[in-house]
Parts: sequence; C-alpha cells; structure tokens
Amino acid sequence: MSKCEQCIIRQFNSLKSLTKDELVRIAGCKTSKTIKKGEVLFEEGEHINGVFCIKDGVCKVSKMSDNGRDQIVNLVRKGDLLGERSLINDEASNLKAIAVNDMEICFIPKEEIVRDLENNPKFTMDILKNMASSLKNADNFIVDMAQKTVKQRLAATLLSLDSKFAKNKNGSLDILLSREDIANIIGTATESAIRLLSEFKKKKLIDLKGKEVFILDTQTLKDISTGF
Amino acid sequence: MSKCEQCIIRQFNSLKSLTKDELVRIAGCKTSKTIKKGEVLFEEGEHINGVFCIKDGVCKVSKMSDNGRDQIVNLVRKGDLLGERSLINDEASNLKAIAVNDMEICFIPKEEIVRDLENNPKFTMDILKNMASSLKNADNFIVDMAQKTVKQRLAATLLSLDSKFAKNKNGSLDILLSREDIANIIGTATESAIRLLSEFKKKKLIDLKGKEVFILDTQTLKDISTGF
DNA sequence: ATTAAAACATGATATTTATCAGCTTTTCTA
DNA sequence: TAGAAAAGCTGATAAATATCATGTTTTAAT
Repeated sequence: MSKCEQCIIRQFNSLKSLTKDELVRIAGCKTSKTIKKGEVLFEEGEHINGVFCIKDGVCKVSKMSDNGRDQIVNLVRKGDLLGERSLINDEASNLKAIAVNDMEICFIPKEEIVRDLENNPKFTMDILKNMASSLKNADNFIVDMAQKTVKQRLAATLLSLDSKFAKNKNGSLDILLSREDIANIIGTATESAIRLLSEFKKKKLIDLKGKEVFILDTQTLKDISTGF
Repeated sequence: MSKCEQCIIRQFNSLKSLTKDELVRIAGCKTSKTIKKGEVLFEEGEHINGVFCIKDGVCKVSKMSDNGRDQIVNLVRKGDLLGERSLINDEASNLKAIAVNDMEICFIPKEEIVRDLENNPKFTMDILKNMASSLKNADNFIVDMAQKTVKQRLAATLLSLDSKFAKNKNGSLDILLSREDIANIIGTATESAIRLLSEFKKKKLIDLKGKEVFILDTQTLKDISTGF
C-alpha cells in the first residue's frame, strides 16, 4: 500500500491541506485501483461513498439527457479529485464517470474524509475554494452552451483541450477522444462534429491523424469561438 | 437598523447556522437597501466585497456571452444569499445582477462574514452544502442547454418557474418576466420564445395575460420537456 | 490473418432556429 | 395625457443543425 504522505499527486488537489497525521490515516484506509479504458468508475444513481484521487489517466464525467444522449460535463485528469460533492450532500451521484484511457486511482472512503472536513478548517476551505471555482466554470459553460453555435463551441472546446492537456512529442494533444466523445462535449450530433472537424482541418486550424488532434492556429480558433 | 437575530429571512439560508453573538455582530455592520426594479446590484467585473441577503423581491443573475447576448443563469429570490462565491475566491464577479422587481436587501461586508467562515464550522459546512447543490443544478442546466431543443427548454423553464415561485390569487405565477428575459433564460432569440409561448397558449398548456403566466397543464409540459 | 463490429466520413434532405421586416400594443416620460 | 420608446407579435426567409442513408476505414476478437 502506497503512502499518501509521500505521494506527489496530492499537491495538485485539496489533499495538500491535510496534516501528515491525517495523511497517514488516509493512507491506511484508502484502496488503490487500476481502471482500464472504457471501464466505469461510477454510474448515475450510484452512491459513491467516497472520493477518487486520480493518480494517472483521464475520465469523462457525463449525464444522460432526457432524450437519451450523453452529455459530457467534465474531463477529470491526473491530480484531480472526483466525487467531492458526494461528501457534502448524501445524495446519489447524478453523474457517470468512465475511463477515457487506463487509469490509476485511489479511493478514500467517505467517513474518513468527512472526519477531516470536520476537523481541519484549512482542508474545508480548500474544498470550498475548489467548489467555487467549479461553479464559476459551470456558469461559463452554461453561457457557452446556450449562446454559442456548434461551430463556436467546437472551437472553444479545442482551445480548452489545448490548455488543459499536455502535448506529445509530435505536437498532438495528449488526450484521445472519439468523434462521439467530442460531439458529447459540445452537445451536437456526431455527424455534425465530424463535419466541422473536417472543415477546421481543411482550413488548417487543426490537423487530424486518426484520433490524434494537432492544434495549429489558436488565434483563428479563438476568433471563431468568440464570434468573429 | 433591523436586527438579524430577529429576522426570519435567515432561516431560509446559511445565516441560520450563525450563533446569536455572530448575528448581533453582523447586524451591526450590515447595510439595508431598497433596490428598484431594473436597478443593478452589481456588474460583471465588479468586486462585490460582500454578500447580499435577499429580504424581498427577485433579481436575475446573468452573464454577457461573446456574441453580445445576455444569458440568465439564475433567478435569486427572497431568502436566498447572493455573492457567496466572492467570499471564497478573491476574484471579480463574472456575473451581473439586476432587480426584476422592487427589492429589499441587506449587504454584509466580506471581512465580517469571512470571519464567521473561519470560526464557525457549522456555517462553513452549510455554505459548502449550498454550493454543492448549486453545482448539481448547474450540471443539470448544462445538460438541458446542450441537449434539449428550444421548445423542450421552454417547457422545462416554465415548470421550473412553477415550482420555484408562488401563485397569485388568480393563479398566475408570482413573477413577471419580459419575453426577452424568458428568451435569455432558455438561450434563444426573443422572437422564438414569443412564438413558442403563443403555441403553448394555443394548445392550452399555459395562459398569458400580458406578462402574467398561468400554468395550466404541467403533465404535458413535462412530456414536452422530456421529449415526448 | 480473417471477419465482425465499431468508428469515421460524406451526401441528401428535413427540421429547427435565427434573422429581418413591418406592424400593433403597452409602458414610460415630459 | 400626448407622444415617444419599448415591448410584443407575426410572416417571410435564410442559416444552422439533425437525421437518414450509405460507404469506407479502423479496431478488436477469434
């Protein structure tokens, strides 16, 4: 069993605010898991009963809409916590999480982390700050979804992937998404996403090699996303 | 100056978790204001430096999109707190708030309430719960915006207004919104919103008398909003 | 290595939604 | 209370997007 107090991943999330003693206790009760690409971390309606700390890999967090299409609301990656909300309210998750590639995760049971929430105000404040930031992002996302065209949303999404993920040696984004995933992020039909990706490629704003994406012209993408 | 410890409004928000002493202190530093319909509580980009407690009235919280249209992300009403997020991060607001009707509000300076946040874990936890709930709502809103048609979104919005606001004696919703406001909630052109409202009226799902809205057939509205 | 399944791609068409124009009604203000 | 401005309404049309159909390429499993 690996030791949380020696794990560098925690520097990237709220767990950095825990004391050494608290981390030792967490290390004693957490479980580490490997999750293969395509596997489910949790389903909509499931009680999560804990928090995931993502040591490696990426997962997509989505919700099924009434008309049966999945909407991806977040991509969670190395260093992020997942499931903080289930600590705070006692409800079942309204979201589903699926691994986009192979993942390494640690799962910390709810009771343990709630104890820290009650006793360590610094930790609580950190969680609160994170939540406030997520809420701000969510508001911006709402505005984009409501007011931007599909083309604008695709441009914005490509820019967001560009800033969120590292680049491979060949310059491609270090995240492989299916065309359907991309469509489910921007909220459109898969065919529409494909068509617009082809258009962007033809205009040399991006390049595509299979699922690999190369961002070539951020300025024009920014112009498109803001309506010029 | 009115006394917070005797104000029933606080029972509806996180201020209920403050101790009597804390409330007395808050009462001493808060300012009460009347805000007329159409007046601005705060602008996008403004540093709010405090929290609004809404004693009466409703305001619309919105954000300007890149293509110059306002998107309403929330309607805040009697009993709600507004601006909690500005306590937690030190950023300027990314949202604007405008009174929909005449309002009574109290404004509590940031420093005072941050002090409570640091010293009263019950209060902090309550704020946290509220934030978690807002975040869940925001996720659901994103999915609706991304996946529902304008007609579905209008039906969903009418149902949400129906459950959020009281009814007048004549049965109309106790909230008067312009057609433009409604369009800015569902994220569509004003003309489209008007057309669909007329259609719903013709089908006897709702009735309209000027800005007054009567919800007549919740079941069919629900069916429409969920895609049947 | 072969084959089935999944993902990708593109054209044709239908549907939805935005935009523009012109008109009526309501609201505000001097 | 008259006149101006804003809000509401409706039709015609254009633009955006979804859907359906069909073929190709890639991936995965045997």
